[in-house]
Amino acid sequence: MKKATVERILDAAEVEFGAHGFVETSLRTITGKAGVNLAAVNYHFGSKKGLIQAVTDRFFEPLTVGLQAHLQELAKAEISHHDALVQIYRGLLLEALRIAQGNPARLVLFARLVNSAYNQSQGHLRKHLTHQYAPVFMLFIQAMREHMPSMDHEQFFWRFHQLMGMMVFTLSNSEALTAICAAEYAQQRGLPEIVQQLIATLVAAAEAPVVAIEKLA
Amino acid sequence: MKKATVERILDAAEVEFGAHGFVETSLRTITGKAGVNLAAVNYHFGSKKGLIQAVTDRFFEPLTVGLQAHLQELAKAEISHHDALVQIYRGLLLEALRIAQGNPARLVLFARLVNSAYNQSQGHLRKHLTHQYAPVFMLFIQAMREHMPSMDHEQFFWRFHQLMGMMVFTLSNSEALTAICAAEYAQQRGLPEIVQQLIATLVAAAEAPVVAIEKLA
DNA sequence: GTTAGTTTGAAACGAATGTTTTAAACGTTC
DNA sequence: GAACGTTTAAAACATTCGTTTCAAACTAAC
Repeated sequence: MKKATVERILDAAEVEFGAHGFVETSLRTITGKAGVNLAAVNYHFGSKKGLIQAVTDRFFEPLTVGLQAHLQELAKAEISHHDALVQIYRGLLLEALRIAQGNPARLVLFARLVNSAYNQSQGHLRKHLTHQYAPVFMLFIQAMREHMPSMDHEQFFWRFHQLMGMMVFTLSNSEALTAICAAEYAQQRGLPEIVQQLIATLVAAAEAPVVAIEKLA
Repeated sequence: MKKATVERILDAAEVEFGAHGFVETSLRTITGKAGVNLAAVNYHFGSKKGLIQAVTDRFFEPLTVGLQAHLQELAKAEISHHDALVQIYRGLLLEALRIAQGNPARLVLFARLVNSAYNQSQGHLRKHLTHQYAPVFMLFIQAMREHMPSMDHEQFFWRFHQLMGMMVFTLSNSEALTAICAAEYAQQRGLPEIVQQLIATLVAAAEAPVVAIEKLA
């Protein structure tokens, strides 16, 4: 049986958005790949923005649910700052990995979505994300803050951006990501291993000592 | 005296590209801000791609010249791996900072340009950059490789991407970047201080020990 | 079986974009 | 100062995009 139109649009949109971004993907290519009529997008989702947000929710809703549970359980555990940081990022990326279902393109989509939470382009998506998932975001940030003491507010602000940047950018590199997964020369290297290495670097960067500000030049 | 048309287009394009990206900036807004005719872009630069590459070259040419000199001098020095890494990123970011001339928007532009060297969208710019500045890129990568021993090829590949990602993403955050520079609450924090902290995190991430690959789930 | 509501199909609309064209203005050279 | 190549000006062109329209097809309830 043929999948429902809505679902086929979402599937196609997800792939195209992940591969070429939001602005550079036209509704016509989406409906073309989905094998549905062009008008179906505006009928079912109201607008292109609506479609983008629908794609977002289909990924973020299960992600945030899983992450929230993970973080709440983590809050009860008594572990070192280091282990906590590992678990925080492990929780986030493991959830993303689970939802991506081993598909590199879906991880790229995840990275793009998080990126939109920071970027002022696609402002509607930023608003949608922050409004919809603010509690989990807050939980995530506070968990990091808690286990990154010895930083004042501003230092943490920038360190946090740096960490998110590393994560988002690494996972956005669709070319390298898909290449490494399809490569014969790296049989045992897949998405999980890449994520594993990413976590290690993230935590090391998080724990980097704060430098004394001195003149650069 | 009025600046030449070419220069005024480049100035305006630089600002707009840095603020809104390449695809989301139209030639009409550029020529509008520059106070020149629309056709002038295609006349002087051939196409929009040509303009993008011209903007790129005006930033990258002096940058790469300075960086190459810095790296060559660094190769002669006998210092620790740690200090070398600091100097490598210090050299890159200091050059970018010098060319940006204290303007946050120009740093954002720099980040976007580097991003285009990785992203397959704007493929023409990627080709242009890699063709034009390949020697300096190679010099930079090899310098990093040299001072990040204990990593095999694949590990270094991903670590390098992670580092570039952190740098690019942090400097791409134009909103935060300009806000922090204009803020009253942080009188002594400017671009140089942000870059200083970035370098510290970059080096810490570069030196993060390679993890043993184990099963994640 | 008829009817009311929902979904799909094909075409067109209006706006925005990069590019091209044509002519006028400018500047330099002989 | 006349002639010629260069630069600018204004308009139009061709294409693409998101969106809308309206009729046809389908679905489900009575």
